[in-house]
Amino acid sequence: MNDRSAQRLAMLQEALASGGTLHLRDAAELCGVSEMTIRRDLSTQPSPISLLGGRLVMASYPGVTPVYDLTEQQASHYQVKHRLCQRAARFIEEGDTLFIDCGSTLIPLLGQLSHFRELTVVTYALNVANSVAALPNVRLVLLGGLFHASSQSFGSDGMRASIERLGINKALISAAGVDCERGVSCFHFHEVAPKQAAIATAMQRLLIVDASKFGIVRPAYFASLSDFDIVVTDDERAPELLNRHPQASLSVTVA
Amino acid sequence: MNDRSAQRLAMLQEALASGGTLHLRDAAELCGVSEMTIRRDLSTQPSPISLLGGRLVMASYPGVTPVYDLTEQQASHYQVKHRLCQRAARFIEEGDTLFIDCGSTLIPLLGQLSHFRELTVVTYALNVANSVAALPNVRLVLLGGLFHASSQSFGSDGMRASIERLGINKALISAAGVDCERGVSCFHFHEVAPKQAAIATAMQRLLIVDASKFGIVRPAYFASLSDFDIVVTDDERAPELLNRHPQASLSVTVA
DNA sequence: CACTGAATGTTATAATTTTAACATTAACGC
DNA sequence: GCGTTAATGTTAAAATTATAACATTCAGTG
Repeated sequence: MNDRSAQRLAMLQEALASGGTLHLRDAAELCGVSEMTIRRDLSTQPSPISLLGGRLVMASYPGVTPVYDLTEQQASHYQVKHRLCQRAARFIEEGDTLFIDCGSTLIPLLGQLSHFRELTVVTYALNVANSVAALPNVRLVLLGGLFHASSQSFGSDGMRASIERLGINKALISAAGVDCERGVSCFHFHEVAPKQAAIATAMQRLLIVDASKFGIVRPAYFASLSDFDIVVTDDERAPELLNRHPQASLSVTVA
Repeated sequence: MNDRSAQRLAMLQEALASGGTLHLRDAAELCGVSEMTIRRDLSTQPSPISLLGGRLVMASYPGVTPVYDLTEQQASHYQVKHRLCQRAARFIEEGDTLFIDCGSTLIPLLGQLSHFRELTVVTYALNVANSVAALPNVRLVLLGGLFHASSQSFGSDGMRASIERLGINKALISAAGVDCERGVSCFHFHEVAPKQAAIATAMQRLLIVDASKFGIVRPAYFASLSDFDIVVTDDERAPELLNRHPQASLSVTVA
């Protein structure tokens, strides 16, 4: 019935998507309205969020809801990733087959996938799978294997081959380190094969990283900057930083 | 510090394991103590359960916590499955590689796996994977593929071969229908391959079903009763019912 | 069998959350 | 610009939940 109300709920839903609870107080402040308004949003509109003793909790099954209060810092950190993902979502088109990387960066993107009629998501991350499993309009393909708790993702020998067999359209890749000369890297070696395979088969390759990763090199190298078509990030100076050795094909988008 | 307290928490944890919230009132009643005692349990002992506005919520990451109140019926239904799983757990030994089937029957078993030093769990179900991912002492192997929301599980062409390649020790299988003559069946056809493969490779095959499944036949047949070594169920009359055509090898355990 | 101390229960009080009623503001058509 | 209505804000009262202090029960011990 109300547009703003729906917007606020979407906002809160994204804040909660990666888990945790949000106090009514903070939710109201985050949205810039009174507590009463949030209450009314929840009771008027159908929503997977529910209010337990003054705290907002997500009710997505099998959505993830660890129970701790979201700190203000976390909520703001989420805002950066949210902006990044909102920008990245513009590159998604109806019917796409997306490869979605592990990590926390791309989690806010998943909520936005419900705006499409039909999509396919390929991933090797448990937390991504959980968020996508709740979306009825998205086909989910999870690449299994041995679970690595550190990155909430799976690894297996056959993964490279499995990925190359799938018709992946767009690869959305995140990273723990990005450096012009020394390339793009992550923490865990088992992530290298799936990332590389996705980059190899996808028709469009997006790198989504917040600016804090620039100039950093992590143990596991997996690609050069020139392997990507698009970089989505949040620093004004990113275009200059990344195009120091200008590569004709790399387009930098600042969210 | 207190034995009973820890026991109560374990009980509540299992009740919450498959999601939902439990009102302090009901938790107290379930444990047969006062609300104050549950409060004290939560504040004294370290536990993944937390109290939000009078309701108990589980805080296992990436444990599943859909937010709705557990009805009394659900809580009691859980009690049957809990008993079944407690009985089934006695067949598990240190170092085992377990195949764990999809469905809700075996979920209460997963909490009990923390009592072992080292185990490996193989599964093709998302909800099982979520519960196991939280256990630091259990190696998790998830068989991926296309996600089927109806059973919260994955299916793929290669699954049969993947399972047969793993050194599975014990297969814990659940079912939607069990009939002496017409065999053991489930709802979804994509579950047939993994179940059969697990039965084929495992050294010990357990069928865990509550008695309400007896005499029922579901669309997808996957095994005969004689394919199992052990049946764990909750009906006194199970031994007679199931051994009407006595099979030398089938041992029936009533929980 | 009384003593002791831990565990649990009970009660009253304090704090918080929820609800409802009414006031205010903002948006929109005329 | 004015009137109308929906949306939001404010306040006070009601309901619920949390805390603290004290009472009771129970198990184990000398």
